[in-house]
Amino acid sequence: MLYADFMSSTLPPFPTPQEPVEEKPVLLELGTGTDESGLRADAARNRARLLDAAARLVAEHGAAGVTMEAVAAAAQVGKGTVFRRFGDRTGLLTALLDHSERKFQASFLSGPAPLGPGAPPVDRLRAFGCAALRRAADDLELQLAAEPCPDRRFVLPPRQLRYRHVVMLLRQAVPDADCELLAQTLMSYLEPALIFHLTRQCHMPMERLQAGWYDLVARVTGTAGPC
Amino acid sequence: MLYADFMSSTLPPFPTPQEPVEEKPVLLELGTGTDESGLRADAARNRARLLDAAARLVAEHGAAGVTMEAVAAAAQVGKGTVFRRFGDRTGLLTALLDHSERKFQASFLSGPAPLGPGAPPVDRLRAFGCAALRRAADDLELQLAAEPCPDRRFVLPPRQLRYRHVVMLLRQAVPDADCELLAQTLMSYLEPALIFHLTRQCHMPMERLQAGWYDLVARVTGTAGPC
DNA sequence: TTACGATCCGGACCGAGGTCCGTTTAATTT
DNA sequence: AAATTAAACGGACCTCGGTCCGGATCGTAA
Repeated sequence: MLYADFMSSTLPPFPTPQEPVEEKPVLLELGTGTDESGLRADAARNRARLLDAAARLVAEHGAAGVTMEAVAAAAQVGKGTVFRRFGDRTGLLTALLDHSERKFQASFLSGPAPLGPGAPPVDRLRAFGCAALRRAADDLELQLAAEPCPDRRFVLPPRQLRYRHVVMLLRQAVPDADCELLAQTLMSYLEPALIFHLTRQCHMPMERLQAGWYDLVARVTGTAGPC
Repeated sequence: MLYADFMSSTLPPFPTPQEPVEEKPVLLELGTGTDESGLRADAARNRARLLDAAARLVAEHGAAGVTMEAVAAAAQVGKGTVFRRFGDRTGLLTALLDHSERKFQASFLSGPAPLGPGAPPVDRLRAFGCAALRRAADDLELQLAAEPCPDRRFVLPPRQLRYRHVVMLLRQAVPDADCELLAQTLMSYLEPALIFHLTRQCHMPMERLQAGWYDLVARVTGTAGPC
């Protein structure tokens, strides 16, 4: 199934008021070039300036300082341009995370085992969680700020990609289970908001979260335990 | 540990600009009377009118129609009053859900088994999930609209109460596990945003979600399975 | 080089959440 | 009943996300 088919058959029609022009990919598409493909020269230039300005603002004032107007001003660009390019604030923040997300995607899609192909599914699952935890822990603030409203949270390409990956691994590990639901459960453990709560508000060390992931994978897949 | 102690030791200092006056409870406190206790007569009256107006707006225009100004106008009250009373939009929406939430709390704290005390922990856990799923399914829209920003999501009294309940049950069922983390995992399965995605966007029937909960509880507690 | 159409730009504009502070009012004390 | 004070009130005001559309700009074709 093509990506577009999958999305359009899954999503109800979203009435996007001022259709953003790109930012649909975020799905790993090796070899097709950068995000600026198909953009007019000035548009590509402005896009780069905007991302640059946004990153600068994050570095200086944190994610909260990333105001659409501030970004526009810092990039010496009109406000409307920001929205045309990225759709909304969430889109801009997501674009900032896009680079590292793609690296992560590449590593579990085609990187070295055990994260990538080659290892047994349970091992890959364990590795996946660790990598996801690490990724969530770095720039947690940005991830939180980029969290979309509830009704889009589960249908964004990066999430869908991760989800399908986990479903695939689960199908291999526990063929008779409801792998869709189990996958959602596992993914929830890696949710930035939860990581934030556990580490920043409950002061749990990352080692504990990681051990918790191993334990969870073991319980869900029926591995190990006093059997 | 007192509730206030728990919260203040858990939370970083939140700079609440215009301190809301109540809405701290939401924690079941049998016998202390309604929410209007300690409020000045006019304040209590306005609170009631506001909740009434808000409920009317929800019924007429959905949760999206609940504008702070609209509520204020419909209750014939100043806008500032709404914020003074409920803190923010989330607080108002939460207050709308408070009644049913308390009923739910009462049912698992002191209602009849297996949801209430008396049944084995795993049975209580199963019943808890079913009740929570049902509750999330009713007025899903309101629950989504009432979702707080990520850094408060896990520290609100209702959530904490549910969480501690699940932790307690887990400690009885699997004493040697990291019950805090397992509890968070189980709770994530009941998150309104996820329920919304699965039922409304993936069109799963509730029966499947319920079966998924039973299965999840079984796996997490090590119950059943081909042992 | 010119002409043309699609794309992009920019900033005025709007709505909604949230804040501030001078004024009013309910409870309490004398 | 008058005085006092803490609490509540209300709406002007601010910020920020998001929209709109007339005008500028780019790419292209003649």
